[in-house]
Amino acid sequence: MSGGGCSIVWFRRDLRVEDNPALTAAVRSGAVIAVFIWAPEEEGHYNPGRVSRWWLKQSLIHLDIALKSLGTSLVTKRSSDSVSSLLEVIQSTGATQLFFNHLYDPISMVRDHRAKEVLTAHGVAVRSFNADLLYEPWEVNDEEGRSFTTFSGFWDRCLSMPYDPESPLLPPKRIISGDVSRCASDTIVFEDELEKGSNALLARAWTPGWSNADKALTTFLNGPLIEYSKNRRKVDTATTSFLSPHLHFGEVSVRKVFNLARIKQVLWTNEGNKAGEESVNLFLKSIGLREYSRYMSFNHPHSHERPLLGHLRYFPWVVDEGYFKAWRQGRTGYPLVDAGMRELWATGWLHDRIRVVVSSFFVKVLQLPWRWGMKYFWDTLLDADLESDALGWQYITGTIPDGREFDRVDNLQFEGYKFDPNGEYVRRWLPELIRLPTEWIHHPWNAPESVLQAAGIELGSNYPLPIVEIDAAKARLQLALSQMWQHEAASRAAIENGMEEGLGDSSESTALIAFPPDTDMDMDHEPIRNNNNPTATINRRYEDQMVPSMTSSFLRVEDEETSTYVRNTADGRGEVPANVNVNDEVRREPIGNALAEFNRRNSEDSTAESSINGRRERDGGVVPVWSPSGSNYSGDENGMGASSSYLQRSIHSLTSY
DNA sequence: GCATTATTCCG
DNA sequence: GGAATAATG
Repeated sequence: MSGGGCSIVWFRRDLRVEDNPALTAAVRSGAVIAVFIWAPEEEGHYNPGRVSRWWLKQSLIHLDIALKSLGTSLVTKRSSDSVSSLLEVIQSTGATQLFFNHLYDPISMVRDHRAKEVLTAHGVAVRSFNADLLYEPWEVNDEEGRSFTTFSGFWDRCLSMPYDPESPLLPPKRIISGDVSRCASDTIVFEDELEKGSNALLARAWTPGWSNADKALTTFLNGPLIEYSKNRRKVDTATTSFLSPHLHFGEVSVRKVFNLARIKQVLWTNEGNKAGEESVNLFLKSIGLREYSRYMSFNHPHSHERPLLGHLRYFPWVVDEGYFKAWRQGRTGYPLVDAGMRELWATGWLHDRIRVVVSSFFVKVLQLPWRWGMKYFWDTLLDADLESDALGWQYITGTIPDGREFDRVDNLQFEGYKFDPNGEYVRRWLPELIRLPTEWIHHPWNAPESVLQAAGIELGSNYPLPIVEIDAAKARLQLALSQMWQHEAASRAAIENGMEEGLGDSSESTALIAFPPDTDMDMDHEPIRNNNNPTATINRRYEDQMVPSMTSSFLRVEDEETSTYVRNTADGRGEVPANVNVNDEVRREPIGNALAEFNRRNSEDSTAESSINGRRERDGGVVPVWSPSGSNYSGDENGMGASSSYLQRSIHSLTSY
């Protein structure tokens, strides 16, 4: 105990008492004050959507109940600045220590770094912990100590680390409560009146909170897990774990999930149950993808807004709010897509397969900017998770080295019969097609007029014709891709000629594609006009669909609407902030500073020592941070230089070693 | 031994 | 783009 002062545990997305290292450490050091700060404005574009807020509200109630049973309760604060609120809590309680668990999205890394600096300056001892991952991002490296650029490399390494993930911690037996008599909780409003009706429906299908997370885990381990492999293709039945929202809010520890699944696996392996063994591998792989999303976010803090492969910056996205609206409303004329989008809207959830279907369609058929789709997912998914969603969309868009090929357009009709062979899924979500025979359910545009009539369907009226023909979309995609490569080559050539900017003063090169004004769910369902004319004028935009990033708005570097793409420096790379120490000796924070790390990685001739090898101190001391170190951050990688070296490196690693 | 053709997997 | 699995005739 330090001088009688108590400790603050700052809860964020770790809303549990079991296997919560920050809580455990605080309890060990004496009296505890548990705090949750609601500061959505801090998160810019990515403040939680309606369904996420609905979940969070209840998750906090469950956490509070658990804390009360242990001897304290949760202090809630409404704030526009988390760090200031922490200071207030410290001042009103006399706390001398702050404990929290790591987060890896860029906003959190910046904020948490600042919290640590500010509070330390105020004489508060700050310690942070890994509660969200099997291994911290800086622990997982290849033989040369470099971070991985593909998932399979990363995950193989995770599964063969020289040491196991930490074993889950038991919940504290009892918590001594700090004095909060002069630290009143704020009432937090998580939903407005208009949202209550929609939210009421969510409660039918979902029960947030740590105890329900544990129940969901148990149910899954004892039920669907063993057939997880076999049922992968079924989108219509309860064969998934349904853990994603629980995991997002940290209601259950991923290490607990991992350990329990492994125990099952050993059991089934010993029984010679190959399918069971394989099922666990597949399930753990999806846990691994979640891990990898944090890894990617940590190593590439811009991955929620910029393609990791630089040439994708030059893809001419179709900027068409009509398409976007049709997709959101489930009125594209492709039943599998439309069913998925209606389910998402109605329930806040989609089977992973359907996420792939609707997002591929979004990017490859409609060729809308992927970040629009990601933002819509963010606003509507119960398990909205910036890191996972960024990884998912970059995978689908093919902007990471191991992503899907961009020019591969899946056959929706085929996928429909594969994932939904009897059309039950489509009929459930598209009542207008309920009488359409299975033979036509995934391609009503081919159905004979008599069949449509008998089913009460009038295409173009009560159900749309395809908004874009697949063949036209493929042709359009090829054209767009060749334009992309031309732009990329022109830009590269210009840079080699020493020009400051590859594309001269083309206004395109600084154009931004902002989020459409109404990316939230909209309630009107007016029919969308079909546009099947492939020669119709398409409004395309070059450049990545850059919008003011949440980090830049957070840092107030640039104004929302007028911010411009920062130009390359002469060597084609972004500027490295001058005052970032890449090689300083402060290796107590091995990640040190992820931005410095990021720039270092992207510096082609870097000789800096790669990130820290071997086993590190597991907790305390280490904070994943992304510190812009002042205002000169805007020049950091701007796609081109950074990403092309990323591409080169990944090719290099594929071909040379 | 049986057909036809190339490489790897589907997050 | 589609499905399982590998070399090759």
